[in-house]
Amino acid sequence: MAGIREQKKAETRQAITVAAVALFSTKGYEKTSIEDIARAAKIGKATIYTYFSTKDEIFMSYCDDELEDSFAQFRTPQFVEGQLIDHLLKFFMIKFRFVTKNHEFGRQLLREMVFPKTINEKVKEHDKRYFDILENIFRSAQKRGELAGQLDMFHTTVHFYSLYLGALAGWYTGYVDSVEEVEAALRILFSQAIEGVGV
Amino acid sequence: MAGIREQKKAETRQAITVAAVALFSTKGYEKTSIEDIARAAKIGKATIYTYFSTKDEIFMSYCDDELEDSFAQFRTPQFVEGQLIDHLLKFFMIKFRFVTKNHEFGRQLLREMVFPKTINEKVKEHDKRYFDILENIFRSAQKRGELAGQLDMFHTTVHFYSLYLGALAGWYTGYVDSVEEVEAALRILFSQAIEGVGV
DNA sequence: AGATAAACTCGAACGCGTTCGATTTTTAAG
DNA sequence: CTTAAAAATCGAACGCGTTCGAGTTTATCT
Repeated sequence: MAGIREQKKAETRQAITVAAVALFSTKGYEKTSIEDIARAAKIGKATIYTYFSTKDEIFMSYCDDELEDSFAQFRTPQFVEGQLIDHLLKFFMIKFRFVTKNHEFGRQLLREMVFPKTINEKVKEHDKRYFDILENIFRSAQKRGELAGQLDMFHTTVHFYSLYLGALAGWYTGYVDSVEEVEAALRILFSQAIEGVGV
Repeated sequence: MAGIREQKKAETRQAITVAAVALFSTKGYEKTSIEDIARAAKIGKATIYTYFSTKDEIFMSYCDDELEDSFAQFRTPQFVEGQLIDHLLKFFMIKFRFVTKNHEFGRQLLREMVFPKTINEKVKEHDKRYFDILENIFRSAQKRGELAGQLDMFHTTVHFYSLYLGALAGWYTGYVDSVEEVEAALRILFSQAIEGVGV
């Protein structure tokens, strides 16, 4: 007889998530109230707190869904063409376009992922997946002889990821306001990283 | 006769700021309520909204004070000694130590400065001041022959600033948890930027 | 000085995220 | 099938940021 509760629980959780995704996508995070979600999920307002402990947590669950979609774009192995810098730009611009597709969504997500309230394993795991993809890009560049054979892989991924962060910061602080500018800036920064700014 | 109102207004604004600084410093941002601030400033709760339109705005005013202090550390011209990388580390580690002095304060401030709700001239201005200091560091490195004479100064500052952002992200996401590790990581990243990761 | 407009003040009320507590449903043991 | 513990539900209430609106103070004009 074990399972009646678990099944219901899974269903209710799903109902909340579905309702939240729909509402966040149409009305946005801030304008969606917990009551809205509860109504759409056909449960009481307080019941939501059996499943999620804060509104932020519901948002992060929503993000998981969205981010999963964004990973799908990298699942098919990228046809290797062009130089390292082209691969990197392709990779980061997909990420960039995705996360800034909706201004508010991206801002909220980035705040939570870059400066989270508490250290969050889910965020780390997510980053790790992206770092793995990056590492593959670097390895294929090594094979082509564009990068040294011995390379501090970790710090190299961190390096380019940081430049990407800088581009996002530029976007959200209003230094750049078109996707083309972002790509142009990233191209310069990446080329600096590859060639070095020293003499 | 002009001035009675303006004078009072300035006094009240000052009283709010003073009260807020004291409370934020001791209780922290989230645990300080608008009512707390109003009580300490001896005005009504709603009156605060004549002077600031959100609680965030009061926080930013608090930050201005704090940041002004942090600039003071750079006002005395740094005695030029060591290589470019040493200067950069010195500069960014001061910033880092300052902003992470209080975990919550730093997180809140960075969220607002890197991913602000709306484009914010004050943030831009503040960044500009730091960029100017950075530019001086680069110029003196040029004079010493560590950097090429023609250099995309803007993107170079953005580059190192991005690496600094990456270090902050690593701190707040829990990748690194000691100041020493941060400094070591930054040293590696900076050296990559100067020498390049390409062959 | 008096009148009118503009700005300031603040208690009351609102909206919303979150918690409480009483009630109901499910589980597990005898 | 009882029965007692555990978990889930949800309306009511709380805390806090923000807004309203009515009353008060200051500035401007004649």
